[in-house]
Amino acid sequence: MSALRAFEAAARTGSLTRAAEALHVTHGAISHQIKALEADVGVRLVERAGRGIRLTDAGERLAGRVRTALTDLSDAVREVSERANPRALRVSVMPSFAARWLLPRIGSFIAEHPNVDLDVRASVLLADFRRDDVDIAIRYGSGNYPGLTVEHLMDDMYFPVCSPNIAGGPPVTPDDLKRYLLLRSESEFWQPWFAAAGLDVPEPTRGPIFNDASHVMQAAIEGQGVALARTSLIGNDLANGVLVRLFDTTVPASTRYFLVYPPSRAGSSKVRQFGAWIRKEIARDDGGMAVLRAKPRATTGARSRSRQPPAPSPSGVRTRARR
Amino acid sequence: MSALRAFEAAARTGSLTRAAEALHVTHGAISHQIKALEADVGVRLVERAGRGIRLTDAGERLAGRVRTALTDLSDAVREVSERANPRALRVSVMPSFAARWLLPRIGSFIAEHPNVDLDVRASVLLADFRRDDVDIAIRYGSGNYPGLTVEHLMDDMYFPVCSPNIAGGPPVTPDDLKRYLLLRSESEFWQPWFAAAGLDVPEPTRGPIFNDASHVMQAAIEGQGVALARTSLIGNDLANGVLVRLFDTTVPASTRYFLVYPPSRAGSSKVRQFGAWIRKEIARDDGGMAVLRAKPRATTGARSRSRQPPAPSPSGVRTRARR
DNA sequence: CTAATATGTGAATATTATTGACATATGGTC
DNA sequence: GACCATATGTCAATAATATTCACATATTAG
Repeated sequence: MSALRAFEAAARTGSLTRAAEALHVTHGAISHQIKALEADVGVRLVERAGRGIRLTDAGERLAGRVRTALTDLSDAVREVSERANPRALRVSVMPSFAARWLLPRIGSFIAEHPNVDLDVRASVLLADFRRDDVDIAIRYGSGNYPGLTVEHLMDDMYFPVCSPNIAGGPPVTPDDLKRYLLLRSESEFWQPWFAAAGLDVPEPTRGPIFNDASHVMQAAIEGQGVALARTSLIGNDLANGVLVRLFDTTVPASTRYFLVYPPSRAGSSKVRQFGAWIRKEIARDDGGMAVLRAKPRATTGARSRSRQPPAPSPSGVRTRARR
Repeated sequence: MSALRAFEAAARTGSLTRAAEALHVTHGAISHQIKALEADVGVRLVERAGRGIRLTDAGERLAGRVRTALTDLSDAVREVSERANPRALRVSVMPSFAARWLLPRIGSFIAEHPNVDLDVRASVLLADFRRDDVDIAIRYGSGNYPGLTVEHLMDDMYFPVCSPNIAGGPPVTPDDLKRYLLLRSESEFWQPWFAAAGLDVPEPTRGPIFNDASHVMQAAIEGQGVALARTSLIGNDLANGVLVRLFDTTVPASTRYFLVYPPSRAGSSKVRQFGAWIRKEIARDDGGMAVLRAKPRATTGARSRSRQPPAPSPSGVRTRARR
């Protein structure tokens, strides 16, 4: 039974590894399950195709029907769950985005939609709509989420920030950064920004590292060091003066924000209301770029980068004049 | 996920106990699974209704869709498995019926259908078509198999037999039975026959007991004692003279034989071929009653019972003149 | 009332799935 | 063409989950 889930995920993603990610297990689990299913039906369903898998004819035949049935199943459960609490709207979101973007703004949604009981589920793991009881998710990634309706929300820019009260005062030249503690988060790197600013500096390997980008911002606000900020996580910190923007070089993030939900939920009024609200909020922020209007503390000398179509390039870095 | 299976079975059977039987688990397992599912969706799905369960509105809504999806799932798997080995026909039968009815006759099916690879799966447990890879089953029971296509095959009669070479020779009068070892099987009782024969004798509590009715017959053939035979399990033993029929009292069995299969398999040529063959075989045996033409060794004096519509009465015993 | 038949539930147990470590295979890169 | 990065395959060890067992509770028939 769970073998069918594993098989369907593998068929959908075309990869045991990606199927494993989608189901929050290791590729070994998927492999085992598919082997068991194949033994059960007596045919090979997937076969290795170079660096990945390919469905056999039998697998192809099975995959579609299994997907339909599993979707029916999860839709049926979701609908019953929905009826049980028709006011609930479960939103899955990353903890950092929740803390620094969604929660500061969420008041207006709650005020405008008093008939919706919002349930914000912050998790570092991608919600599985087939399994988790989630109505809608905000995801930060490539935008490739098979089987789900995906709406692009906004893009991000990286630029350095620090507290105006940082020990020794904010750096004045990019070169000064070498003398400051550089705050880091997993999976976000300083290198692209260094390169864009014309600095020949390796990726920092010392100093604190956080698995949650919002904690990096919090540490910067506390004056712990210099952070590489994302526009989406800046909030009012520049306007309030609790953070200052350093230099005028910005680097586009290679990942973007998306609103995703199962196609079967597209008609839900709660889902539509939330989507409309979040798009309105983003428009008000100029797609998250409003924060960049704050004047930088100094220039890098290098040409700055900003406001361009999101970077699909592997490096995630492009050069284009700003303003 | 397996919670949905449990819930569907409970909804289908209207009872946790019967659902548990269908899934070959205890009622506790079903209860736990349904509780977990209810916690997940946030509504009660089933509620206790006296001695049994009743679905709530939410449960009712969910049950139908879940059943459909699960059936789709198992059909999809079955079809792929079918294509993998299009010649295979998996028949689930009870071991006793397999040994004493099906196997002696199966040669003609194999001969007439050389393109079918027959796979006889003998098991004391009822096959679960949703889970087990079975095409068709022969069941001995009440005929109430929800969700399955059921065709009545034949009825059974009970009457005593023994080896002509039994120590001391076969009993001459019913009263003589008291001096013989009475062979017993689980869930088959002498009492109804005693009553019909006008004997005031309690159910035997001593002597060997077998969990497989065919073993009772085998023991009788070996001269171990007197058995209460069923017409369906007699085979050629009366004609061959390895067993003799004692007295002329017969008692109809309250259970009957049925051919069952999932509705989705009704169109399968293999299933239709097997069904046609087995009905032909049964007709040739006069619905299993041909063996009764063998003259009994003696009369009981009591009026004998036979050839009547199967007994739905609780006692399983009815009185009606024979011939 | 009692016996018989159900469901409900918690702790112990059995079963099953998953992991982690390593092996094997493929394709792109210098 | 060797190397490295990226996959899948597979084993025994482990973790997670379902199931059982024993007993409690509830209902109905007689």
